[in-house]
Amino acid sequence: MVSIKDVAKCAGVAISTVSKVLNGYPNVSEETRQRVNKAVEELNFVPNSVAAALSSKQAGRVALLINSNMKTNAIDEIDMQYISGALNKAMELNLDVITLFFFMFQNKTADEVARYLQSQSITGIIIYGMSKEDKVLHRLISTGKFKCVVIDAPFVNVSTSCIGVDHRRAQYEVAAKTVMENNCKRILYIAGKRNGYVTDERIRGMEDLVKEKNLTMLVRNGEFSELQARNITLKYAKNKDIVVCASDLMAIGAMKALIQMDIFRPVCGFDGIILMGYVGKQMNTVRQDFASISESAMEELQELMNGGYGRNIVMKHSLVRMKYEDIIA
Amino acid sequence: MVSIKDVAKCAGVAISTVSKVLNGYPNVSEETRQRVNKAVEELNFVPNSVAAALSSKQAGRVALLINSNMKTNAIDEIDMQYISGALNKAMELNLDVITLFFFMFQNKTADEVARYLQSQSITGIIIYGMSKEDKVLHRLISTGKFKCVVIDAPFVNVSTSCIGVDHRRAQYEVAAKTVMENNCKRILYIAGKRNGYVTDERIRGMEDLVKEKNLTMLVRNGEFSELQARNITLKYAKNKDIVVCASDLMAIGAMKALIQMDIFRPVCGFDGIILMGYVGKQMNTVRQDFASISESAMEELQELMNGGYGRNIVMKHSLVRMKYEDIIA
DNA sequence: TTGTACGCGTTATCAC
DNA sequence: GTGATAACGCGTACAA
Repeated sequence: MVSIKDVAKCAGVAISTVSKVLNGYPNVSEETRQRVNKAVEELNFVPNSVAAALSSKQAGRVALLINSNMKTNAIDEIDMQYISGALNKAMELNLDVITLFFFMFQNKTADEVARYLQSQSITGIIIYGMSKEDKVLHRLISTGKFKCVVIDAPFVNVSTSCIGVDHRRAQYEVAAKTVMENNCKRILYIAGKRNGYVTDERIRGMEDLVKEKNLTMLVRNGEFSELQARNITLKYAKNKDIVVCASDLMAIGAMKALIQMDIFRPVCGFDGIILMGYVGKQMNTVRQDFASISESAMEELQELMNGGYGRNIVMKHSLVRMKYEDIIA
Repeated sequence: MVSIKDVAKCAGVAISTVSKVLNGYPNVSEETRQRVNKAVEELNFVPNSVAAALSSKQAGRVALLINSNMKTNAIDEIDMQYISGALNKAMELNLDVITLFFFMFQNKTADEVARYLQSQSITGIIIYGMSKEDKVLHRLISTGKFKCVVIDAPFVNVSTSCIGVDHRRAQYEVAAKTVMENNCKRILYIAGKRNGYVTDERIRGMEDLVKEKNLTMLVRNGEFSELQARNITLKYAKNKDIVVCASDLMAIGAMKALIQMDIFRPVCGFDGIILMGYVGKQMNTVRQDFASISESAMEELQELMNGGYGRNIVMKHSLVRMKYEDIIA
C-alpha cells in the first residue's frame, strides 16, 4: 500500500508537508503544492481514512441508524432510498459511513450504544424512523457526544438538527384535494403510530382541514399497519365519505377492505411509494423524495461536524397519483 | 474514551497482556485473565476497531458491494434482506462493515476501486448481483488483493467463494410443478439478463424439464424487466400454454399482460418477494431466503479471512405460493 | 507468564 | 514555508 510516506519521498518533502497539502492547509508554497500533487497523481495515492480517523478526532465518520421493522417491503423501499441517498452524498463529501439497524441494539442501553459508536470512532449520526418511545435514542442524542441529524422528529439543540417535509401541511393538502374532488363531509382518518411525532403533526393538518371546511372526522390509530388499517376500515368506513390514511401501506389496506365491503370511498395515502402502483387502483398521495432528504441530512451533518449549530430543515413535498403505467416504465 | 491502557492500569498488568486476553491468546494465567476481564467489565471497555484495523492488517473490515439498479422496489426488498442479514451476522462476528453500491463506482477502473477499498482497510468483500459484463469486478476479484464471496455467480479460487441456491434445480422444480398442475405442453420462458450467470443456469433447468417431459419451449430474454416481460407476453403468449418467468417481477408483468389480453395462462415466478402478495393473483414461485444467504456469505468470508480456501456453497430453496393474506399478517 | 517497545498511516504542534 | 516528532489505540515480536 502506497502511503503518505512514499508520497513525501517521491516529492522530496516532509510527511507533514504532504499532509498539509492534502488537507488544504495554508502556509504551503505554490511550488511545493504542485510537486506534492504531482507525486500523488503518479503514485495513485489514496489517503487511508482509517488512519486519519484514528489520528484526528474530527475525521468524519458517520453512522446511519435505521429503524426498519423489516416486515413490509414498503418500508424497504423507503429505507433503501434513505441509505443510497446518504451513501451517495457521503462519498461525495468524503465521509466514511457505517450502516446500522435498530434491531442490532435491542435491549442495549444508551451508554452501550454510545460506547459501540465511539469504538468505531463515530462522531456523527443520522437517525431514521425514531419514535417517541425510543428512549435509548433520546438519551443517546442528549449525551451530546455525537452530532446528530434526526429525520422526521422535532429534535434541535446545539449539536442536533432535524429534517423532513412539513407533514402537517402535506397531510392537509392531500386530504383537502381528495375531499374537494369527491365532495366529502365525513372523514375517517387512519393515523399512524400513537404518540408518533409525525402522527401528531399529520393529525393537526387534518384538524386544520376539518375546521376550515367544517367537516366531521373520526380518528383511529392504524399504527402504520396494513392489517389494522384494513380492520379499521371494515369497522368504520360505511357511514363515512372518505378514508384518509397516514401512509400508503395503510391506504392499500383500507382500499382492499373497501373492495371486500363492496362499497366505494375515495382513499388517499402518504409517502408516494412505488408499491402503490401495483395495487390496481390509483389514489392521491404525498410524495416525499427520501433520497434527497437523506442527502440533505448528510450535508447538514457535515455542517454540524464542522462546528455549525443545530437547526430545523423543511424539505419539499408534492401531491401525486401513482399508477402502474408510471411504475413499470 | 476508555482505552486498553486504562484497562491495563486498572487490572495492574501490561497493555499487551490485556490485548492477549481480549484476543483469546494462550499463555495467560487464569488469574490475570480474570483480573483483566473484571477490569473490562468495570470500565465498560470496548476496543476501538479503527485502531485495531490500523494496527493489524487482518482485522476484519468488510465491504458489501451491491448492484442495485434502484428502479423497482422488488429489488429494494431483496437488497434490504441482503444488507440486514450481512450486518446482523457481522455484528455477531465482530466484523466492521461498510456498504457500497455499484453506481458509486461508475466509470472507475478496477485499480481505482481497489485503492479505495484499501484506503478503507478493507480486506474482504461480498458481491451482490454481479453480471458477466461487470469487468471491473472481475478484475477486482482476480487481483487477489481481497477475500471475496460472490452471490449467485460461479467464482471460486483460493481466495474467492461463491454462494447461492441451485438455480437450475429450483427453476426446474417450480416450472415442473406448474406444468403438471395445469397439464401444459408449450412453454413460453421469459429468461433474465442475456449472458447472466443465473440466467444460464435457470435456462438449463428449463431444458432439463423440456427434455424430460417432452415439451416445447420458446425462450426470450426479459432482462429482469417487468415491462419487457409484459411485451414478450403480449407478443408470444397466445399460442403457449404457460408462461414461466425467471423473476417474480417479470411474472407480475406477464400476468398483467395476460389480464389485458383477457386470456388465462398459468404463470410462475422466481424469488419469493413480498410484492407478489399485492398483485391480486397467486402463483408458484421459488422462495430464496436472502437474509440467510447473506448471513452465510458473511460467515464464509470470515472463514476466508482466517485462511480458509474458496469453495462453492449451495443454499436451500423452497416452492411457495404467495397470497395477500400471508403478507399482510 | 508478563512486560517493553515498535509499527500501522495519519494529523497536529512546534521548532526551525 | 518547511520539517521533525509526538500522539491516536491497538497488535505483536521479543526480551525479561
